[in-house]
Parts: sequence; structure tokens; C-alpha cells
Amino acid sequence: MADDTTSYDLLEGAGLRPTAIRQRVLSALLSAGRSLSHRDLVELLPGLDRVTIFRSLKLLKEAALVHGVQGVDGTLRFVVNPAERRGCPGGHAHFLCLECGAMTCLLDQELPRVGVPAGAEVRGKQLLVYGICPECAAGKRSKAERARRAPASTGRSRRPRSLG
Amino acid sequence: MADDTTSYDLLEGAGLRPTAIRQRVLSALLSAGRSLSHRDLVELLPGLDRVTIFRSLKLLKEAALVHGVQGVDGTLRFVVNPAERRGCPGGHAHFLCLECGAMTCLLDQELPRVGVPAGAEVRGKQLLVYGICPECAAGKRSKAERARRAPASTGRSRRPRSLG
DNA sequence: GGATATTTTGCAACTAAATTGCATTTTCTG
DNA sequence: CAGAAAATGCAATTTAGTTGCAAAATATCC
Repeated sequence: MADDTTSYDLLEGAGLRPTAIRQRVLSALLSAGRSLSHRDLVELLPGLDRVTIFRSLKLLKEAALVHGVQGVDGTLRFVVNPAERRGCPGGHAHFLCLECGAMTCLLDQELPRVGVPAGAEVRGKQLLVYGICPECAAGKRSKAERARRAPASTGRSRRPRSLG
Repeated sequence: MADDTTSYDLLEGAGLRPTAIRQRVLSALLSAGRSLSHRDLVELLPGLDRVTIFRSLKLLKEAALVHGVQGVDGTLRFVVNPAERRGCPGGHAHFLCLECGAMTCLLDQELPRVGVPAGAEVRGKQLLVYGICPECAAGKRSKAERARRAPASTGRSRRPRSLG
């Protein structure tokens, strides 16, 4: 897979050992075109241990190769950081579909600066918009299809047009 | 307790039966001065069943008496809606302390409008800033004190002064 | 007021996410 | 190649949240 070369380089560049497992996890995230939960990855990478995937994700996040967004549904999802943000994680809004569970980055959305209590130390912030994604809203997805978690979506992140 | 009258009225006004349990849950949230997780409430209201508390919270949220915010730590926290927002839940940012778990409302922070994919239906949004709260940053809280979850904090929501 | 229907509550069991400890394997270093 | 360090797999545990059902409380109707 072409992605494997990429993930190898990314891992090395981030100072992580490019083990086979980490490459597979990162590759999956790279080629997904959308965010993946730990559970998604378990299904996508059969044969890999759940715990090892958890640990890989933690490392990838610490190395700022990916970022995690906590959904209002309580599930943490991971997305590969765009190249220009590598080493400077987060920073954009996300949209979470309450129906199919897909979460997409809204890359062109800057996060606002927020006033915090005096003396507080800010580590990060996340802006999460949630509702029903275009596919689900259009009823294109049957209840059966989307049963449990997000199915492999088209992943195309279209240009935002409406306001929420 | 003075709060009990208030919570009784709030419940009635919202069209919910003002049962003893719901009053206790709502009173706890009213007098907390900060957000409480389900777990906080279980500890704060001994003798009440976990499941009943879950169900009460769900009702309170649906009635827009409180709103819930999903922390980056994966825990859902609940806050009483300010009077002017009752019936119009959400709408402001929150600060979550990663150390003690306390979450406070940043009431004067409006949520920005966010562009979403065309055709998406927005149900809500949340802006969460996380880091270390002033108390923890000042080392006022010992490791033992804050062991597991937020201790009863002062709850004073001071005026935001720095930017995150 | 009493019988009946509806809600609410408590309990037990269950699902799911995430973490921890430890033994084993793999990888790096000299 | 030997020894040290890191990564992996597995089992068990913790925690959040849900579901089904029976018992208790509350409302409704006559």
C-alpha cells in the first residue's frame, strides 16, 4: 500500500518507532478520509489487539500526528493532522453525525479565542457541532446499514455552505 | 432547604412531576455552583439509585432545565441553565480542568457560528476549553485531595481575564 | 374514598470504552 | 550474539451508561 511508506515516514519523523502495527493504524487513519474511533479501528484492522491499538493511538496523539475529538456521544474519535498542523495539534471545528456516528473535520473553521478564568492554564480546546449529516438527513442510509457505528462513508469533506 | 422550593417550582414550570428525587438532583445542581457529573451526584446524594439519577438527568436535560457538556475526558457533566436560557439550552463555552475534573461555564462567551456541510442539520454545538484551573495551577490542591474526581470546589466563577 | 391505570423508582444484569498488570516477544545497542 | 529496553498480547478490572422488569408511588375516574 502506498500509504505504508507515508506512515513509515511520518512515524520516523515524529520520533516514534515505525512498527508494523503503528503503520497499520496510521495508514488506516490516513486512508479513511474521516475520523475513526478506536472501535472503527478494531474492525478495520482484524488481528490487532484492542489494547495495542489504544496504545498506538495514544502515542500518535502525543506525537501530534493525529488529534482526538471527544464526541457528544461519548466516543473519542481520531483524525490525522493535516501536514501544516503537524506538531501543532487541533485548532479546527468538527461535525459529528448523531445518527451514523461519522465525524468530519471542518478544516477552514478557526477556533475563537476564549476568555478563561484568571490563572487558568489552557491546554487545548474543541468546538464540536453535532446533528445529522447530509447523507443521513437525505435518508440515504437505512437503519440497518448504519446499525452500530459509522459505516464506511464516502469520506468526501465537502465545502461547508450552511451555518450552524 | 431553600433550594427545594426553587427546584419544585422549576420542575413544575417545566412540566415535570416534582418528585422528591428530582428535587434533590436539581437542588444539588443548583447549589453546586459548578457542573456535576453523574458520578458526582451519586456521591452527593447517597441513598439514591444510580439509574434513577441517570434518568432524572435525562429528563432535566430534555426539559432544558440543565444542559450537558461532554468533557474531553469522556465524562458528561451537567449544569443548570441560567434563567434567561431556560428553554433555550446550551450556547456558551465551558472550561474543564484536566487535573481536578471541575468544569465551569464561561457564560459570557458566545458560541461562534460554524459552517457545516451543505444539507447537514445542526442539533447543537459545544465549545470546550480544557487545561488546568487556577486552583490546581496554584498547587492549592494536593494530589490526595483531588484523588478521583473534583472535590467540592469553591465554585465561584470568577471573571475570565486571560485568553485561551 | 377506593379501584384502576400510569409513572416512577430500585435492582440486577448487561454493553461498551478505556485502563492496568504482567508475561512474552520484538527491537535496539553494544 | 548477549543484554537492555520497548512493544505487544492477554486477562482482568474499572467506569459510564443502558435495558428489562417488578415493586412502589402517584394520578385519574367513578
